Amino acid sequence: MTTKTAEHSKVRDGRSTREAILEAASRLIRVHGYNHTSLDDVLRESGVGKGNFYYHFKSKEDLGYAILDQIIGSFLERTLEPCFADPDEHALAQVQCFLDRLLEAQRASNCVGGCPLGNLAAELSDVHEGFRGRLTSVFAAWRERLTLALRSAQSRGTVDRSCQPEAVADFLVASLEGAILLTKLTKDIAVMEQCVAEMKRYLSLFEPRV
Amino acid sequence: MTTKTAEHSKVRDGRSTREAILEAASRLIRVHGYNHTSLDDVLRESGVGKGNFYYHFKSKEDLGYAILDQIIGSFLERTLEPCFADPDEHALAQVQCFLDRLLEAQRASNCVGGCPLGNLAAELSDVHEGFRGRLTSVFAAWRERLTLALRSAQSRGTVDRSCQPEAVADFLVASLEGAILLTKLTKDIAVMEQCVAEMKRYLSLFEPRV
DNA sequence: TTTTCTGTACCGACTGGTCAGTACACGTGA
DNA sequence: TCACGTGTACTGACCAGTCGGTACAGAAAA
Repeated sequence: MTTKTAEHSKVRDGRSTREAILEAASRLIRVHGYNHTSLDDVLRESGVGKGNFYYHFKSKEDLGYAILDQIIGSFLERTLEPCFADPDEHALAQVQCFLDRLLEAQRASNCVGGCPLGNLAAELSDVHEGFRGRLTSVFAAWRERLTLALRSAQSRGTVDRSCQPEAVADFLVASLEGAILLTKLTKDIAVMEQCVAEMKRYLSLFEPRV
Repeated sequence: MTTKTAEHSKVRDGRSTREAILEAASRLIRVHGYNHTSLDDVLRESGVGKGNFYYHFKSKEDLGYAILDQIIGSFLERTLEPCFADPDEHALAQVQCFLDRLLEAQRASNCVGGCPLGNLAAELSDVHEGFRGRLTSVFAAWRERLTLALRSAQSRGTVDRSCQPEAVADFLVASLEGAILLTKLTKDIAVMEQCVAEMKRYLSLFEPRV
């Protein structure tokens, strides 16, 4: 009874097989981790057969890289960059907008799943050089984006000279990752809220001195 | 007739079988995670047979709890408490001493392994309620210790009124966990150093106003 | 037009290996 | 004798990955 209305397969619920696999896998991996998510689970969730999976992906590792690339792309383009789009906005306001965005994301996820990038970093940094390399690059890009905003604000006098952009950026990234982790652990969004509030207080150190 | 504890068990390189298992397992789990560390690996590393393992532990989960208890005890008694032992020392100095201690631990571990508690929190928070409960307790105790120091300093006037001890404690714990994670990812101790330096700068916000 | 060929998309049984956990025998000391 | 420690062989579930084969579309050949 298979209707042939839709063009031959390649389409499954309106998206490609590859997309169905990626969607199911990234959802499962976010909760169970990379190693503890079995291919069979991904296949069951996505409704894709095993042969078909290996038609689209070389290996489980290949799938892992594809997911990582997808997460990275989405984070950089849809979460990080939009906050820094307007070059005339105050740098500290841009950073605060970004903090609020991540807080909102935690609220939306009901404190489940944590940060996909942080999770993979914790799980694989010491055991998979390939993943570690890619993860290092995203965090470097993230840090770079913050550093850039702070440095240019500094040259315009809207951020104090006492601010060392690289150190502040590192610290903000670390604090955010830690806050998301503690929020996932305690299942209490108040932890994230308090941490974001303290980050804003910390940032107030760098308002230009009068 | 007196006690039936591990004192009876044979001694293996100067320690009990149970201790040998715990030592090997916590070392492996720190790097490979709980789920991805196989019992056979632990047995091979500790030189203990399988029957013997199941004589001393009910299950792999039981071993996990034992390791967790050991990590927790060691952290609270040997890392956290010593920094806050002297009730007359300045609270901010106590916290700084603690930060330096964690920085030194990262240096000593060559940026490998990260924080055992943070790793387990990242891996298991969403999939194992038992582990999550115990991990939540340690982090609560850690936070509590910082809160206490700050609050009593506040009442003595050595920490500013603007400091909200719970929020500051949460933020410090989160920042430390994040800093350790990023250090493990980048394999660069400078990340940890910068983060600790920024934490100290943040703490300077709470020196009493003159 | 009809048939045949070819490449893409797909299926699920199977393989070799690993996992946590069990069964049981052996030795030793009280 | 008998309970405590211990070693080893085993069990069944599960894992990533392979394999033989099917379905079907469009192009080429008839």
